[in-house]
Amino acid sequence: MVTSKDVARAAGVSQATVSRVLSGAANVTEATRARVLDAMGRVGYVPNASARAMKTGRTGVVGAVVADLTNPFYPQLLEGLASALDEAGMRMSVWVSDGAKNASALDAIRERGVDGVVFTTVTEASAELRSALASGSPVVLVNRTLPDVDCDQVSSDGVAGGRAVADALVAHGRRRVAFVGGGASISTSRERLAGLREGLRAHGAPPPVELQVGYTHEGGAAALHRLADASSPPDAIVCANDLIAFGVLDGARARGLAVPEDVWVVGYDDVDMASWQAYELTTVRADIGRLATEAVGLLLRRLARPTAPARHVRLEPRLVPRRSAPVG
Amino acid sequence: MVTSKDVARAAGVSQATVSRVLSGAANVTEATRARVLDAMGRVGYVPNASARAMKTGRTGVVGAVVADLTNPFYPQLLEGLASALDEAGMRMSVWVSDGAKNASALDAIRERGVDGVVFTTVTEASAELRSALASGSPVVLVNRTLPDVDCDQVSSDGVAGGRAVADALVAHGRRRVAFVGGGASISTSRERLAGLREGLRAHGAPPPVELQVGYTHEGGAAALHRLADASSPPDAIVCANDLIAFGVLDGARARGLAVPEDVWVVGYDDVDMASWQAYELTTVRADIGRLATEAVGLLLRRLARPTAPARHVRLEPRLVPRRSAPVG
DNA sequence: CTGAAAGCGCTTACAG
DNA sequence: CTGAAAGCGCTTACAG
Repeated sequence: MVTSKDVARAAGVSQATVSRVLSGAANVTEATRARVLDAMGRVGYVPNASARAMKTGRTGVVGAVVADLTNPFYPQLLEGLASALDEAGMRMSVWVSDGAKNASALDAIRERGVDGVVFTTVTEASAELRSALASGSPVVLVNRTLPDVDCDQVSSDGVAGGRAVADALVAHGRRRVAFVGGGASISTSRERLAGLREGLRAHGAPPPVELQVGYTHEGGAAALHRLADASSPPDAIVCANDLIAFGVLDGARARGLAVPEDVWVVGYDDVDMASWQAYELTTVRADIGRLATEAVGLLLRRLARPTAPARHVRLEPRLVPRRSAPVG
Repeated sequence: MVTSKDVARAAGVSQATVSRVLSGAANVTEATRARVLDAMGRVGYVPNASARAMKTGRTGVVGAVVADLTNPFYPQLLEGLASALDEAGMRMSVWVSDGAKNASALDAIRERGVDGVVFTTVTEASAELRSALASGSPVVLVNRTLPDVDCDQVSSDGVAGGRAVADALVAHGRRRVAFVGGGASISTSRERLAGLREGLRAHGAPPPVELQVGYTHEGGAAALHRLADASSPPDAIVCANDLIAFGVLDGARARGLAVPEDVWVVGYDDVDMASWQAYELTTVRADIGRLATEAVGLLLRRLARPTAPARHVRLEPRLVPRRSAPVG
């Protein structure tokens, strides 16, 4: 293996000088720098990341914890995080936290294998989150939030989003609204329902029927059937996210219900698939790209100032009308 | 920061002994081991991954290069890789290789930040692949393959898959077949077309009309329109993967063409979405889970025996009949 | 079975 | 501006 010592020998300087060139220190003559860079090329030198990490205490790696890659929201968010981190010169380690077996994530956090962690799907204080907070490494929560946890957070303003949906539905004469949630304890689902409820009440419409099914396609399909079987079926079904809405639409399709003729359907997130012909889903845009860049921004800020007070960034959502609920 | 030295002091042993307990060396008394473990707990010790990596030359991290998280195939594959790697006690670094800016991937490979790399989407010798091969670190190609590159590879047998599709179509009286590919130079697309062509010829059916559109939903939709506009439209459209097939189905929907009444559609991969009511896609199962476990298996094998001859594992595909092409 | 010591490849005060 | 030297926290021969 070629080390900085070899470069030093080839360039006729000390190893310390090579190191200075490497880390871009200011105090090196242009001539020396050129000699060193030339030598590096000649001997085929590549710095050793582990050695640097050991000295500096920084690995240049950020962990991203993601729960459910089956929900297209998360791949899109990951893509955004990857590109924002890459731009910042950092690497991304991805941990798929499918319930229990995420030993490697815990280890990486504890062993200082990462400079910080982005959680894309905290439900409550998970083992990984507790570990990350305990280790003192910077933590950012994206999308889902945890009010009680003192760390940086970014999310789409679900209350505003829910209210916007209520406004649009009532304005188009829809008053028998059902809400299909991802889980009563999950921040995104909770907020979106709160906004919806608030908006309906403000317009004098009855409160929404509430169903909690989990953030899955099957959950949405099952919900559709239960709602359609009710004595007084809803005329609009508002879903906590797009994935559930796809399930609702597929449930309607299976049952021969027409959308939007028989019932309107609204999602949340605006993933790419929402615009596909099979769904043409009216939804609330969470702006996944900005969610990602804000998250990375918060992380970099904290890396620079570890003790700054935690910030909670809320992105303004925007209703995107499509065929499934023609509110345009 | 608590180091092994602190543990040594607390346990009344040498630092070397602490290190032995840590790495699970055999030659430590049960009593000593217990004392050390106890001390570790008391002082709150966590080993430093960077220091260990520097000494051992192993980071315990595997890089996964993925091109297009928009194609649901890749998140599913990543999930499989993540769980297989986790089981092996390794971490996964994900690099989204969207064309140019993947500086961090290149650096990580060169700087020995990873013990090996899994490429899920090589088209040809990409910069990352060249870098990985040059650095001498283990490389595994999953899904797409590169016959000219001397490294371990795993893929679904596209020729067999294409042939199975041809057999099924001809058996059900479909002979005017079109193929919508992801790119003439891409191994998966090429193989699947070759198998299809071979199968059709074997049955005395005319060769397939060929269209190359790229592995995208829009590509599939555009292809449908072009094919439907032809003077003699096909009675079956075979797609190089499911994502293209979804586009074809959505194109048909937009145009008011009925599937399977007007035209049959077949995909490849069998991603989760293929079974959704909106598509009910007849497809060829690539067995994404096994692709992932085989890839990790090959990587571990190579880590253990770096000079073993390269292997190419081919998984037998299986036709999964659904509504879009009722060949069951 | 255990300890003292060298060394992995860097970074960074400290002198000059 | 440059060099000699210490040290980051481990692992691993080498003795005993």
